[in-house]
Amino acid sequence: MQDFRLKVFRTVAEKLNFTNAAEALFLTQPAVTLQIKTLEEDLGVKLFDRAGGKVKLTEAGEVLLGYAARITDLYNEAEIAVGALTGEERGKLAIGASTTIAQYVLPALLGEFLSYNPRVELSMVSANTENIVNALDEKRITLGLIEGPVGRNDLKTDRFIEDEIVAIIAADNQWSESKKSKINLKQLAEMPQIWREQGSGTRRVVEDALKKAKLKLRDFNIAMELDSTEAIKSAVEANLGIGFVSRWALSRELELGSLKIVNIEKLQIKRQFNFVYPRTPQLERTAESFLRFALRRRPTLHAN
Amino acid sequence: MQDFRLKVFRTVAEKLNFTNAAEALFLTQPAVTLQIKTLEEDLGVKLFDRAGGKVKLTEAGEVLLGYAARITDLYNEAEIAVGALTGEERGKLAIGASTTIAQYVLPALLGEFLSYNPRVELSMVSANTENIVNALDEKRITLGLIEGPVGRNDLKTDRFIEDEIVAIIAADNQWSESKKSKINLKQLAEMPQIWREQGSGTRRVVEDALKKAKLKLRDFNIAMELDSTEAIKSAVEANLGIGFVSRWALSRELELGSLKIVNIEKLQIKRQFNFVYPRTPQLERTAESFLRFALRRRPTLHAN
DNA sequence: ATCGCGCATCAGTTTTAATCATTGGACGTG
DNA sequence: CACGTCCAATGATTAAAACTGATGCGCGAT
Repeated sequence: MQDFRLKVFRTVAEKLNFTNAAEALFLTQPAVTLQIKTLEEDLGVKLFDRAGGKVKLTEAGEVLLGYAARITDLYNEAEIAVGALTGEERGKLAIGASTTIAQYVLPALLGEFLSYNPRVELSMVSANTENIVNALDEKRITLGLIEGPVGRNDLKTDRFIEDEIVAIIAADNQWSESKKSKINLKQLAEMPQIWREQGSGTRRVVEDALKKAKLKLRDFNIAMELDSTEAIKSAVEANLGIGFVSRWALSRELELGSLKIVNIEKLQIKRQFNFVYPRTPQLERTAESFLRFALRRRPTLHAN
Repeated sequence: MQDFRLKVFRTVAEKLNFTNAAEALFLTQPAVTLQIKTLEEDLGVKLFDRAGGKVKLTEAGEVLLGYAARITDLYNEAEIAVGALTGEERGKLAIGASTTIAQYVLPALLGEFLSYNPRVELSMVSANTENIVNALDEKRITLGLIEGPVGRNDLKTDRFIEDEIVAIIAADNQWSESKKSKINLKQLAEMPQIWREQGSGTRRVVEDALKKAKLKLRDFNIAMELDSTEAIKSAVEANLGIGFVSRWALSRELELGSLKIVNIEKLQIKRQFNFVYPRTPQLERTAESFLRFALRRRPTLHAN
């Protein structure tokens, strides 16, 4: 529950770039332009100064931003306060999730949910999209959390969070030293690669993105194929090459400074995690309750 | 600038009646039902208890209402804060308004506007709709304020406030004594009438409403025809009959207790006051500034 | 000068939200 | 106990708003 126009405004104010804001909001740039325009017309004031190729907040924009933040806070508080009235849940909750989420996102979230609803018995399995959908069909789980959409309209999907697959190198690697840790595609291809195994979701997304950037996969020097994200991180830390892992898997290492993200020109590998569940009959109380909770909390990736 | 769904919610919470809320919002009842339904679905909680022919707030509804009020306040504060940045206006502002508004609504509003923008030279003329439109065409005024719509699409209209024409009698009239000051149409027709003159907007609206209620105008005993609202009020105070005047014209008398509103079964005479101005070219700065100010303040009729 | 980046604009389509007409349940009345 | 009344819910249809995709256009950089 939120005022969408204010959310758009806040996003643009944060990014100071209409196109990027549009991306973050899963909209096109014209849609954002339009939203801001109507807001400006309603208020009778320009909120952004678009002169000289740079977007910046006007004075009125600054003022509104302050209020927008407070309003958003109130909305969230209201949601939580109203949600808190819904009595504590009890029962079983079985979730199926894809590997990355199951390992790096769900544990904390489930823990928090459990602290509010201690009577819930929960179980989680990790599997790929296909298996999760099967498990839903067979009612072994009541809620799935997968990568990308699922092409069946008897299943409903709710967008959850975004993921980005990034390239990482050891902090003491030669490339880390260079002033700007941005390399181009050719340089990337020359480095020894440490990838997930064929068939994993992450591997597929990486390959797709490289193909889309017109690179030939056979030109890559794949030094190691490993079947877990943790193994890849360890290998990269040992300076054995460059690896591709989910941004969600990196919080500890980035804080510690043992790994470094390498930006690659013209290459951005994003994917979307979605909840899936049967459209009918109604979702089970416990599952619905968790779904709401998760969508409310919606963890966010923090900056580098 | 406001979250419409919250406004709908607040209105229903206040009226505790979907149909009345719809009326107040210029919507149909199904539209209100739908808005509340989506809000309830988003929050996962019922906000109203519709059991037993009565609508009442649920606990969750109560909680949300508190937040909704605070959120609305913030929205208004934001609007004012942002508006305050738009530098003080100077220049001329010529407004044409229909009689009721010119006498009872505009003076206070213009006064307040002037206190914020002391350099504005303002003038007001009162006239009927036709003359106001003419004055706009001839640029003798830049902004009009009339009853009802105007059928010309080179003019833009913004809904301003609602008016109700009510029947009034002296506080010491026999009917005032009766426990419930509600009479039916037949009783109304039997009383001596004190009306505005033929050709006035108020007279027309009253006649239309009575016709719509299937009453023959010739059956009415029109004791006096007077050409001003103040004259009508005086005549009614002198207990000469029952009068019809705008609700806006009554604030002092109701507070004083010299006049009383009589509710008439199956009869409600409402009308809408609208701003009108040329669609192009752009409205003058001063006029636009006042228009925004007025729409923001939008005076409201208080209860009996 | 020309290219590239990024916001604005426009036509066309999809999605959303309103209306109109009707139904159905709860209550009060003869 | 039917019968009328009041009011919210529902379904079909229409109107309006929002979004997309393609394109334009200004500005800064090469």
